[in-house]
Amino acid sequence: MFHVSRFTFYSPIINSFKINLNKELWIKMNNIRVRFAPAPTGYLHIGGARTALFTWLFARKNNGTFILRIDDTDEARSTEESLRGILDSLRWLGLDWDEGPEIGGPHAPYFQSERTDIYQKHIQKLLDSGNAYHCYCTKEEIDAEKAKVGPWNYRYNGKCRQLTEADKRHYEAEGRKPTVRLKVAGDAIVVPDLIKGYVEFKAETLDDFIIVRSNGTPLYNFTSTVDDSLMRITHVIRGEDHLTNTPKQILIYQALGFETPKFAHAPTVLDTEGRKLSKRRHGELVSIGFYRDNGYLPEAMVNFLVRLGWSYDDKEEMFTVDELLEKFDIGRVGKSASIFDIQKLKWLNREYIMKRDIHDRTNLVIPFLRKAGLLNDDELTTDRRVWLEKLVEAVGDRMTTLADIENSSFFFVDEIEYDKKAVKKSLKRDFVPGLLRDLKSIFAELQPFDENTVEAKIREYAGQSGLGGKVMLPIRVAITGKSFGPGLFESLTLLGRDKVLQRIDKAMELLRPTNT
RNA sequence: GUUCCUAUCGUCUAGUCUGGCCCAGGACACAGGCCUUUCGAGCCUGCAGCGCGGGUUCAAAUCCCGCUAGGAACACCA
Repeated sequence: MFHVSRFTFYSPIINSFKINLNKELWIKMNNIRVRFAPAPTGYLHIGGARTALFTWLFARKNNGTFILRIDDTDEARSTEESLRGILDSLRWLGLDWDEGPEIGGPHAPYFQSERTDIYQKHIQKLLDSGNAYHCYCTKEEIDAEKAKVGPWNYRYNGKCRQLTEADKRHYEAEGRKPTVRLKVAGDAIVVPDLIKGYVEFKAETLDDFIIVRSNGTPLYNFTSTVDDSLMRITHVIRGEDHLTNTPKQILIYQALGFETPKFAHAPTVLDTEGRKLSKRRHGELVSIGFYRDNGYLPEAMVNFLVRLGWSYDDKEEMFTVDELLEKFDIGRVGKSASIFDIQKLKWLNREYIMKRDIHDRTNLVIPFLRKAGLLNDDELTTDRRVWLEKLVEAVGDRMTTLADIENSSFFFVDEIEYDKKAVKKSLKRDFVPGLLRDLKSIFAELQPFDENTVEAKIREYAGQSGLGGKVMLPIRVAITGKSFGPGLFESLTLLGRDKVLQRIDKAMELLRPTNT
């Protein structure tokens, strides 16, 4: 059996000996609490959804608590609509939260915009303990410094660390509004990470960074740290882009006297060109809602997302949520970025569509038929429903997405369009006009017009006429307009005698010499 | 620039910690074939990968060193 859990860590900075630690110890705790903390500035995208899924699975698998927190400190960009979209997408994926919006919880409020007094209190605490200080340097002064040494080489020199009361009064009198900076000290910071192992950062690369703006509002690194502590988060699971942020946050935990949680930084999700998935570049193609609206099943999406970076072994790759609850292990999430390739999603989606029974599948397909204008509400009589189920059954596995039901539009409409290629290839043949003529009279008389009788009759005709299997494709094209689709005999009976006769007429019309 | 992360088929990945069972396994995609009344289905076959260079070892995808390439962060964004 496989074990990722043992990690050897060799730190040249802290110590010159090896530390062995069993990752399993990191998750063997009683009250596991994890959170997903989106900013409501857009829809839930593929990468965020995967992080949420990993987090949720980690919680559920370990009997923990899954918290949803809304990081909406950026008032300008946060919208109510985004929030709703994100919650809907999470629900659609089946990721339910134990604490958070709409349900509250013991650590409410779960919106950062409503927690300002809490942040205020903790800033004061840092100021009082001397772990943070007011900095009166203006943005302009700092920018000037940066310009001198180059933006990349600049590090704040701690100039305001030792300000006297008189200095402060002087600056205040000038009308300067101070920022708050954290006093950074120490040699090295080690991030314990369930996915990456131990990651060590040199503290000397950090300067006294700002935790509160001059307008008094706290910054992300600070709010997120305070909330994660107060909400008793034991494992911070998030995207890899936050990894280099983590040492700063660890410094804040320490300054505040809070225990630092364990971390798990999930690798980035890239597009097929190897670029990071972004709203700007990819638009709705990276939003979860897009896939819901285009006929993907949540179980397919979940399966797809979880396999982006995580694997169970070398053979199994289809997992129901129940199986994931048993098999998911965050330690088996890979370290390298993965590429979002829709082919696999499509394959999974088809597999999962086929797993639904006909009744279910019919229900799933109905909204797409309505959207395509193929079905009206008042049309859904019992008879029609029975017919629909037969149709869905006949379509079978010919759907990659639920929206593919639209390929069967010829069953619904009165006037079909003929596919040019199909007509050319299958209808414009010498024997077809005669075939259609014969068929017309056969079908007109046939009793009953059901699958067995139709099939028997066609086969009989195929044999007698000497045409054999050649008759099949022309019939198909004549009555559906296409060269592919559900079984021919099913299609004929699903269509019904009237429509079939009507379309044979239409096809014959099409084949008149004047029309060629 | 500095710090940090990463590197197995086109893609998702197994294998790496515990070297030999791996001249690297599976899946998706792709190509070909078969079957079938059509088909995007099914069955079969094929294609294709350990980034590079050193070292250690009887033996390296696996351990060590170096390089290269990609990514992230370095904000009074989150």
